[in-house]
Amino acid sequence: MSPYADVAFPLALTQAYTYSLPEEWRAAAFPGARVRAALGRRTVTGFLVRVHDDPPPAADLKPILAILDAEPLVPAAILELTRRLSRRYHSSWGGLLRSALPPSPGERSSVRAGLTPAGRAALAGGSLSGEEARIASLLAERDLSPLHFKRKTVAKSGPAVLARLLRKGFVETRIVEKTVKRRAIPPVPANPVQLDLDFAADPEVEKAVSAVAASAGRPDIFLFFGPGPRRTSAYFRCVRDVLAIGRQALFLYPEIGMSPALSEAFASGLGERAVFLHSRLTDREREEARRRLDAEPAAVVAGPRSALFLPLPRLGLIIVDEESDESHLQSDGPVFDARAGARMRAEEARVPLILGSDAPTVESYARARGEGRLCDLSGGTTPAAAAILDDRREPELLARGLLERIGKALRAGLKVVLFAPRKGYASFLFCPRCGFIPKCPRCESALTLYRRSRSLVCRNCGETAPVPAACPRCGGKVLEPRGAGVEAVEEELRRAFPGASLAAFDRESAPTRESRERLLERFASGAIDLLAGTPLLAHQPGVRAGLVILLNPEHLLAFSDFRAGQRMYVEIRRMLKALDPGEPRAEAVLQTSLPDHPVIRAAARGDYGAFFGGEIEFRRMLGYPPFAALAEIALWGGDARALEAKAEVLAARLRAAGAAEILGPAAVQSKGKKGVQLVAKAASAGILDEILGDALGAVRARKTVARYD
DNA sequence: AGCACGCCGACT
DNA sequence: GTCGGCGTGCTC
Repeated sequence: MSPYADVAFPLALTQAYTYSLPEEWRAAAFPGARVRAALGRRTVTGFLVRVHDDPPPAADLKPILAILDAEPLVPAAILELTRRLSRRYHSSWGGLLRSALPPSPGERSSVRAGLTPAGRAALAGGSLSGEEARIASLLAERDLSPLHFKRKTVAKSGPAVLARLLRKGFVETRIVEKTVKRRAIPPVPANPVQLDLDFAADPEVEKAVSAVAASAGRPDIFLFFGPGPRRTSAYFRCVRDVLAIGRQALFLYPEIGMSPALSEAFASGLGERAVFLHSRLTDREREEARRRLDAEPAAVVAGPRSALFLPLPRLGLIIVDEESDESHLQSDGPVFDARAGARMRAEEARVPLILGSDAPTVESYARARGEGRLCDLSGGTTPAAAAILDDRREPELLARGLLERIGKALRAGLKVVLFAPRKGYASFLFCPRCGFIPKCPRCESALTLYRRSRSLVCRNCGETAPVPAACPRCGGKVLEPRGAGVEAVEEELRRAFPGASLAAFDRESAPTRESRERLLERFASGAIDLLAGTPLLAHQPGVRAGLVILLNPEHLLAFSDFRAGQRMYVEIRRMLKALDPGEPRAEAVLQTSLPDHPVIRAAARGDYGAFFGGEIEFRRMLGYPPFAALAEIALWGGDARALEAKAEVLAARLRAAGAAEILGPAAVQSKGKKGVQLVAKAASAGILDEILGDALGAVRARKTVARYD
């Protein structure tokens, strides 16, 4: 019995495939093991996800060739979680399963081509032909991956010539074990935190903690709404309660920097029972963390979104902090959203889920309030506020009032942070004579001017072009820069404050994590007193200044998206976190040409209630989440015509399957690739799941799915 | 992701 | 005339 096995491969395949299970493997077959099986012409390692005797989908099945594990690598709960996630996002089930495992040494190796001694001699002796010699001299410097020659870096014939050199014995392939360079974790600043004492008697925190405790064994979703320190205190107490009854807690935080105060609190309050995962751990440390989890009957494990897949057999509580942070969504590799995953895991394990934020998503806030699980932890604290400065009558990039405040702050010895809305010098060039705007030849979007590197760069595909000396269309002498970026801001500041020590913070001036950290250290130490950055700066933890300036955040509204208002609210509140809480003279200024916009006004005051009131009304009127479940489906690949046709087919299928409403198709771009996007709405997430399941299989194209409900 | 099958330009 | 480029489609 049980003669069939379903296998999910870590490839761009959404479904699992059915194989026959030969007699000799039946005893050893169980879900969660890795297996070898033929797929097309090759043999691939996949995950056995189900053993059954249902009627097979095809007459002649291929057999399972081998079972690689003697015990399940992936527990049943994680199989189910990854299955549901892959279904929701139409991403690879096997791909999600692979991301549930620690990276194995085998997957860290890569193939390189290198010159043999004979090859070296041939190169030196000049007996190689032109192309052969070119490739051989490249390899003489260092080993290169065969893929390197497939790309356009060398001539088109690269792979063929490489194959010839290989046959002649001048080149050999070598397996290289990848060693990933890791740096030491920056030490946590030793501020003694006394969380437990600070808020011990606080009735709000008390109420939240006991509400969660009362939900033990039920997958209730709470929203802890309030400032970081109070949330931290409440989390800590909830976690301690869960550990006290011998169960585990899972704490998910956004990719960039968990607050030092929180890790300190967990570490000092729980010692060995607090396990931290983050991107800088070595494989060895990762293994060590897993061993500790196996050994500790009750522990809290804190990590970014991939920690969602850790096996935690005694799970008692899940927390997702900064729940409106989009880095909970994984977009490279198999797509999944850790917030949706946390909801599924909480349901599956029947444990409460706490979402936390001081600027939560409209959906979460509405749901928590509707279910009576909104825990308001604001505790009479006043949020940081920014003064609004109208720039509609200002001729210059930086309003005069702004320059005055910066000057005053610098004279008073305060540090200043300025958030510019975009990268580069100008978002496009403009010919005042004929209206010409230089566009990217590949994707038609306007090219950004970078003055420092004196080039035009496409924001979509990275294509570069030289800056034209005159208008290529009408010969006009000047092309005007429009849409000021951080380089222009930096230039203005340098002119206005020649004595100040000033730095720009963007991907160009600080390309690596190391250089970014160095720059921030110099700012923190006072070596730099004026820092101008792109939104990238708002995503660095621990930036503190006495004067914080938000320059024209309204550009975030340019995206036609039902979440544009929410994104702007979250982004403004995030930038205002740079206000130094220990500086009594600290202030913030928001320069905008939309001084009366309700979201800008609410965000500047930190008045979430006002923001939510307006936003929920807009969502209700137009039938957006939380009043409907919504999917954005993008199709990729092929020419515009074919894509358009496929989108029409998909739209028809979605309609036939019962979608309440379909918007689009609309053209979309990502990383220089063109695609089309459809938006489908349905009454609930469950109904939308069914509709997508019916409709998506019918369309042959690369798809990406985003979901909101 | 591979790997195959399918149609248009430079070569033994 | 073919060799071979990569565009699209399939893998139980």
